[in-house]
Amino acid sequence: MRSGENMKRPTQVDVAQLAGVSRATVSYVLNGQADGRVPISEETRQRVLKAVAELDYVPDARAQALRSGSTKTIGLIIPDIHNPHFWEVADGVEQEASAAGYHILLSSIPPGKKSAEDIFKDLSHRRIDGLIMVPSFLYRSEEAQKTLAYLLKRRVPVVGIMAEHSGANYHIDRVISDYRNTTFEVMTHLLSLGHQRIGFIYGIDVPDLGNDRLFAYRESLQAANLPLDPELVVHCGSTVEDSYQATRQLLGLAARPTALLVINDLLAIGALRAISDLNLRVPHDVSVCGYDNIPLAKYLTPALSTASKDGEKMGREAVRLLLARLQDPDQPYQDIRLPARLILRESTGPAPLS
Amino acid sequence: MRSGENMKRPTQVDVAQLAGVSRATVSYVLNGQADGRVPISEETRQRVLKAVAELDYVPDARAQALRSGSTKTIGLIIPDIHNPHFWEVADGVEQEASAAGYHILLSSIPPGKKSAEDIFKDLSHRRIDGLIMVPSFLYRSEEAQKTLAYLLKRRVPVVGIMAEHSGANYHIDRVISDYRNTTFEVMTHLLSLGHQRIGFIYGIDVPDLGNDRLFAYRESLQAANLPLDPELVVHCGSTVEDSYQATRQLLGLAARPTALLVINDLLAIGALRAISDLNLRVPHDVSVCGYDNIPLAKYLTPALSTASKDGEKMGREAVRLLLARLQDPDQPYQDIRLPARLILRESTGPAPLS
DNA sequence: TTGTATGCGTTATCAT
DNA sequence: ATGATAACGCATACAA
Repeated sequence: MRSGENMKRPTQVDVAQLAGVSRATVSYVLNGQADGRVPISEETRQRVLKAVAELDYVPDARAQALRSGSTKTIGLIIPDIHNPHFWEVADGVEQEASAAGYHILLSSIPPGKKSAEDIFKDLSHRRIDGLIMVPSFLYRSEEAQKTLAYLLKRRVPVVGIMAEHSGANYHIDRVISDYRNTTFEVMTHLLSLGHQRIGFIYGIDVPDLGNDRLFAYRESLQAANLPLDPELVVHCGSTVEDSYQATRQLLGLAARPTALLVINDLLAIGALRAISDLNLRVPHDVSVCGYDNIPLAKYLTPALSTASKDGEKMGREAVRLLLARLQDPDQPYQDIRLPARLILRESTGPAPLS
Repeated sequence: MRSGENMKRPTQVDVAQLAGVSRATVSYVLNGQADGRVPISEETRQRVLKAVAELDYVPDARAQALRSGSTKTIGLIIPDIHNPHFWEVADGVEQEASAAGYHILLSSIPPGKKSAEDIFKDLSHRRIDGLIMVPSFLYRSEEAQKTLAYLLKRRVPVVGIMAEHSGANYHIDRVISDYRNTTFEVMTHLLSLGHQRIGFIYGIDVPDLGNDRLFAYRESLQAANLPLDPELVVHCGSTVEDSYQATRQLLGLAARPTALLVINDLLAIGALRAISDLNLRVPHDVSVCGYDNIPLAKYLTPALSTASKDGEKMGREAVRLLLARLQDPDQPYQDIRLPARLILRESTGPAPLS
């Protein structure tokens, strides 16, 4: 341990030699396998531990994984690293996984960058033990579907975190949560306040991903016998600037909406700014409601009404499902449903019309 | 390739057999090593490739890494995953690294959670080829310093992304950038506008990490012959709520400040809200300036003045330094300095006093 | 141009 | 209670 210019990393052999035992003994001591069947004298045990400390020996995960067959690693794929909602999911996944001794390999699918296929290939290359994904990107990409099928064929356990009615029904475990109900709630609230023209800023890269919200929005209007004016739904990209521009466009309509649903809180911030730049006030002239309840939402001025999923819990549940399947690959596939809830704040305060 | 109930993953051997060649040939074809010294007939080459596709063969990264000695993986440690500024750094690192065929292992040091030592141990365990870190957490933790020393002893290349005067001077390559100059600039601006009492919300978990800003703030006041009122510097935690409370406290002073520097944009949002809740207006009653230029800053109402580092570029430069050292471990250590710039927006608009 | 042999650091199955 | 020894899947020097 003194000095160490260009010291080669110590291996089990070095430890064994220093401790005066065999490699197997070192392995037994380190893996606590001893208690089960192969007993090790306490004195030997201490000698080994001392040698480990002496050499700063750290086992090589590559060799362990190669030999044991398990990398103790879980892949996690999220659609957009810039959306705080997905950090929460990632946080939950990380906590639960590391509690069980697993590591996380996080990938996001940025709009233009790495393709989903590349990511799958890479995860396959690294021999992850299992995969958790928010599979929004699967809707469009045949390549991705193929590569996913490949993982499934190799019996890599996969857990999806997704909305209820998200089309494709793979044989995977799922954590299900969407904003359908909260959308009905907020629409009911707005309609009861007297809003007649309610806009929708639909800024999302994978079109179908917001259908839970969009469909509920439409159904609410129909149920209230209000017209479905296509002008009121503006599709745009997923950046704040996109929603800023979309909102300016929407509020430029001859008959401008008096309330706005925005696909997520991040984009709602752009909407708020656009409204302000048009010299309109929230909620006096236009009410606004977002989705996700990002931590910032309550600190905005005005505070943003929104809907909230418990992202962390979604992540934790996903890991739980994965670990269960890792233990018993043949158990029946499970769905876990998690509710979302509406949080009304200043931005949908007392309505402009009533 | 048809079906595949519980199919064992194909190995090089399977590919070799299907293609009717030896394992070495498969390896040569896949690694393109052929061109250099060992030529392979085009026909053989095609047979191998066909077999690979047929079997959906994906090489095992664990075995490759074990054999080759390189994991093609770079560790990246950032202090706080919730601060958008560090995503930008991570983005830059990711881009440049993946262009060079390297993967990223991202860890953040969350306040209470994983210790720095655990993270170092883990990275050591996984045998990363190199490490890039924003080493704020090193200031306090002796454990972390020890483990870092361990990596250095093992000759794992380390690149630090840090402020100029950040104490410890390891033998590592560094990307250096701080907010010292921009702080002088904004202070000059505010003082010239007539501000006399300028507050500082210092919300940061590792106290020294904001010294670039705090010291420049103090020096500016001294240079202007203004008193250094300790009441005007409020230390608090690193959450938005913390800065919200800290700002309320600061503005509750008998002689309240007319301008506020906030340690980063995230916390500036809490400050803006606190000001608004006290029925004061920005910038009419209180001017506010943050740091980092998060993408949201310009969409806030009022738009937030801030300072900006090019986080992405910092990340890219860090990777460049790392790759250079990977190629030649003995070259002299380098520092790369990157400037920050001040961005004035509405929140420091025309001053209240002049 | 291709095949053979060896070792990377582990874990696990045997005999001692 | 411990010490050899055989895989794990791959890369590569060397022989054919």
